Amino acid sequence: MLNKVKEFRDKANITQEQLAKKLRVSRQTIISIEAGRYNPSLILAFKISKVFCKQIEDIFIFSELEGEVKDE
Amino acid sequence: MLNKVKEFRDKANITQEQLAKKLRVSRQTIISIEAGRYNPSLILAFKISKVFCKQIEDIFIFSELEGEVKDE
DNA sequence: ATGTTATGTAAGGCTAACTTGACATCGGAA
DNA sequence: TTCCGATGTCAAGTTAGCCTTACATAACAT
Repeated sequence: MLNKVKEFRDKANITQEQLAKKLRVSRQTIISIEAGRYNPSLILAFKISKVFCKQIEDIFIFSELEGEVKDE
Repeated sequence: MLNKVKEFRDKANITQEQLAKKLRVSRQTIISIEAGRYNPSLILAFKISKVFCKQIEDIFIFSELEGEVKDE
């Protein structure tokens, strides 16, 4: 799952540490998410989208590759 | 985090097992999410929203209680 | 009465999503 | 040059989101 966290963080002109504080998570978590090492929990995704005043779908890009929905 | 999975599943008139199959998860996972025992991963939340043709925000209700964003 | 379908609970195991702490690098300011 | 702020890596630990298996119950049809 791709995400635009770093992009929006840069636009907001805040550091990883400042963002971590806002979200009440560790800086490591921000680094790992920005680097795409793992995906945030749904709750954290909500908080991130709130910080940047966006929809979750605007920040996190669900690729069709990572699990198609069975049509049946 | 509250969710409307059961509500939308009932509207779609499908069983837990059918939904599980579509999402490629176990029935237990559906039960636990509907019962609110835990939140889905972000990826699963995306898949669920896709099945019901909704936005994540339409199905999962982020309560202010579960972690406010620090304004500073 | 018996079987089937849908839902639910319980227990145990695995991995992903977090944490903390220690240390490395690189660019810009004093 | 030295220092400091911002970013990043590595390692080791905890917890939450999944899994499978097995069993319970209630509704409903045969």
